[in-house]
Amino acid sequence: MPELPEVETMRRGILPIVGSRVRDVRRARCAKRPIVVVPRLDVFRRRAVGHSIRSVDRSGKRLVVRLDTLDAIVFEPRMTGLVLLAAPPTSEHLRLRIALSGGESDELLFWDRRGLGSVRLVSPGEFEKRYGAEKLGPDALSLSTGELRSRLAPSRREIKVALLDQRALAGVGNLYASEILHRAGIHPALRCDRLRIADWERMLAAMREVLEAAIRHEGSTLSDGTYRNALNEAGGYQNYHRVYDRAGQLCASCGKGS
DNA sequence: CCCCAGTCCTGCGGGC
DNA sequence: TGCCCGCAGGACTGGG
Repeated sequence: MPELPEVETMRRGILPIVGSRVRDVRRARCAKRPIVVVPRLDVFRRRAVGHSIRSVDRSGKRLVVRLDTLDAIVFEPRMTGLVLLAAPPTSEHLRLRIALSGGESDELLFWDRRGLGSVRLVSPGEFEKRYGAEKLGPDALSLSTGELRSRLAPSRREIKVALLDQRALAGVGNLYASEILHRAGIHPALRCDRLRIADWERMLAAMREVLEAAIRHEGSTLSDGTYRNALNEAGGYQNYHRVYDRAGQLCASCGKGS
């Protein structure tokens, strides 16, 4: 479930690790089934240990920790993954520990209840191949109306489905697609090629507003409570949802029940 | 190009 | 009370 605002919140939360050095990388003993870690841990360790962290970036829904070697550690949270500097929600689903030295935090953790996420150490060439412009569209926060329209408008797909296509634009998932379309007043089942220019303009404005507000409130922690920031604190944007995870509640627009 | 079904996985809640 | 099953939906794969 972590989408752009949640991953951006994680990114900001772990910024203090910039300048630290990777001391060790190991799987957590508690995890029942291992998550995907590529390359094999001994190779991963050999390439990362002793190197310092140059930057922490976000690429769509992935968190990218770049090393001074230009290799990058890419965290992919998928549905339930968290990148943490503090103690995780449970020790049971802790998956990977990256020990650090030379900064305020001595450990970066990857926790994932469902275990669908992954952690990869990639060279610049591999990064381009896996996460480059061929695989990932422009970031949803830096997209222009013209770009959005030229990428989606020719399609016959439903607009909601198209917004989830990471090759068209990066960072939007099911939750924020629903909120964005509701705010823009566009029916999710409307075909892309039926939208008018004014619709694309309203949609882009709604996208910015929703994503920026969600970042301000540090993401959405749904009723299942899974999502937390880097310090294991819940987000607040769920209180501002107008449609997602609100079944059975009063309408946020008109105050009526369903 | 686009679409769909299946895959991974855990926890939760509905139904009986 | 307990068990089964469907669902959650992100990324990916294979087939139409």
